[in-house]
Amino acid sequence: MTVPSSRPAPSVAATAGLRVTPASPLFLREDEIRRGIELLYFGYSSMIRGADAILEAQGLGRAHHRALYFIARRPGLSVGELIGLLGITKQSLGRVLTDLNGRALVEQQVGKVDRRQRLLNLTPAGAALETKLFAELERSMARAYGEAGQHAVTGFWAVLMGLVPPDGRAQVEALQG
Amino acid sequence: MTVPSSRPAPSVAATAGLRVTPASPLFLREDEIRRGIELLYFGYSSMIRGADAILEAQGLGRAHHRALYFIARRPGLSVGELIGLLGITKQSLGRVLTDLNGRALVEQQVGKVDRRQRLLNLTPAGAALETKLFAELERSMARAYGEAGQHAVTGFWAVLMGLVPPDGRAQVEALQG
DNA sequence: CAGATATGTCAACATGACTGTCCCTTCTTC
DNA sequence: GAAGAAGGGACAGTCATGTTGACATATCTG
Repeated sequence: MTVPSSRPAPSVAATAGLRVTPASPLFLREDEIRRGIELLYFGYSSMIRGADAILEAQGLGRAHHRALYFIARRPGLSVGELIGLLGITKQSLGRVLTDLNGRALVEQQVGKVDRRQRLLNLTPAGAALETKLFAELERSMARAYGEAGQHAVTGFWAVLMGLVPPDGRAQVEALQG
Repeated sequence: MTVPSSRPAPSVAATAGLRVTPASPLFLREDEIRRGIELLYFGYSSMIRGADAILEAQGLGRAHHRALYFIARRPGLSVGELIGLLGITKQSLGRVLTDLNGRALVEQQVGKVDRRQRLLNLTPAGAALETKLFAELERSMARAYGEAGQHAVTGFWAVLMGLVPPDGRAQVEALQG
């Protein structure tokens, strides 16, 4: 049932080189579910590990990276919105933001429409650091995209979006475009 | 450039419903890289969150889950092999294995070919718990597979394998089949 | 036999999450 | 305008899980 990866089924040949065993028609069997779980675990781990050296050199951790990433992605977002994206408590985020503020990587300004809000933006130094960190993730992701090909990328997105519960998908989409 | 998800491009229609914006020919642009990063983050988080309630009811954490998962996947693997899969130190794993041993979820037996090794297996209770935990992951992954379709799953695997550095791919493959 | 390897253990420490509580400011509603 | 809700900050304590470093024991290999 398992097709050796050295002889991929022609029917599922993609745009670029496809080195993985294609999903079988019985792709909901336990083995193929476990394959997805494992690849997701190792793929995710591999991607984020790339930025660890840069973070360590700055004395920061992955929690700081996640905050920097989303502030770069959505400049001017509020503290509450960032809490929602990260799925952590305000106390946990508070420590991270205190660090980033103290290092002048992030700055906060009072919201114009709602003065209770603190809108988050990167300073030039913060933007420079985020650019370096992003370059590491990009290197990993671009290689994977390039090896797998355009059609594979669409499938990659589709399955991942399917993993997100329906009531959380709008938030993910809103981040983009 | 962005095709509304309500009207997917026919050229990339997959086996089943495809609700995501397909990757464009310029799929290495920053926006499409960031889309992958974000979907990987939210997809991974969503999948593993499903088992948290079961774990909490047992007084266990995600570290215990990962150990149970791999022992279930490769019964009789050695401590050193498990350390390699998890990418943690023996001290970190030691605490986890002590817990799992104390709760009679895992048992260790001396290796037959190499008596220095401690080969890990689940007890019946451990296997029952792992089955419950796996069912949660499976529920999430099977839904995502089903919504995205067989071809998307192949692409999902291909991109994730591409994220793993080449020298780590054999280990991932060895886990399967 | 000597050295390498597999594993276990103790101790100290760092990160990043959590709960709970109290506070201040600002917006919304009656 | 007063009352309550909401956004945010801060302090304290705890927990889960990772890290280094050091040392011990048993076993394998040359």
